[in-house]
Amino acid sequence: MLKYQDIDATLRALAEPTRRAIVERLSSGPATVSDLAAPFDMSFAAVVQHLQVLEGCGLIRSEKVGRVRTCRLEPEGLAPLADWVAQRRAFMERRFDRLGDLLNETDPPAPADES
Amino acid sequence: MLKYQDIDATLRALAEPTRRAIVERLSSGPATVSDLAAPFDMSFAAVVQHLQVLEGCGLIRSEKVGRVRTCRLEPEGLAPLADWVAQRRAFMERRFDRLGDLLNETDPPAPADES
DNA sequence: TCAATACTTAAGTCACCGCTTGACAATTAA
DNA sequence: TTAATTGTCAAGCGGTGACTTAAGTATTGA
Repeated sequence: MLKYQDIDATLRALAEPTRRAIVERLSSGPATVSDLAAPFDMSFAAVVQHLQVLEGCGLIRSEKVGRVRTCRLEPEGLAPLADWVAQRRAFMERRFDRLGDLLNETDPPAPADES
Repeated sequence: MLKYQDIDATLRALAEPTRRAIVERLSSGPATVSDLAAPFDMSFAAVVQHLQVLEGCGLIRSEKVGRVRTCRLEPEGLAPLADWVAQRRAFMERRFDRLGDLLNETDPPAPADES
């Protein structure tokens, strides 16, 4: 029951159309393994393997009652990825701000873009 | 010069530590190919291939002057991914809201979680 | 002009990943 | 009890992708 959510595993998991489709399906509500497998033109076992990957990186969680396993999204599973993206954009913003400051200063002695 | 930014290519590109490190480096400013290659314990050609992937999915853009190619982040390259993540979270929020509505209604005739 | 720099391109190797099949286990319905 | 449903597990196959080496081009500095 690994709880570690590293962004590497999350991105590798989402970089796969089937798994992304599963996440999209689950974002509108829980579903059983059979439900999730139904739309796909691939073996049941293949879908189960995808679910294991998604659960392994903390994007979903599942619970078995009787012979039926129900999967649902882990609410905070996407947080690390969202944070990473936000941070990249923040860095870029800061850069633009500094560039703006430079351009707004006194007469331009050197219009240097950093090399 | 493909301009299409599909989320599939973006995620595949970012699901690779080296490429993600390059994006992180570039989010604090432009750099030449040599600059970008220097920190990595791998061949120059391998880094160039990574850059081609990043440029191919619209995450970076590059420009060659003389014999030097300078790379920089494409400001809107991460937007589709950010949107996708935001949308998944929005769907989940809506679900919780509806659930809350149900729970806040009159006496519970059926505490049905959707199956 | 010559050599060094900064890439570019192509071909080949290898590991991993997505998928299949097949056998099995556990629960439920008839 | 028997059969059907629902999922689990393991082994193996094939394609893709990350990397290497090697050869080539174009620009720059001495």
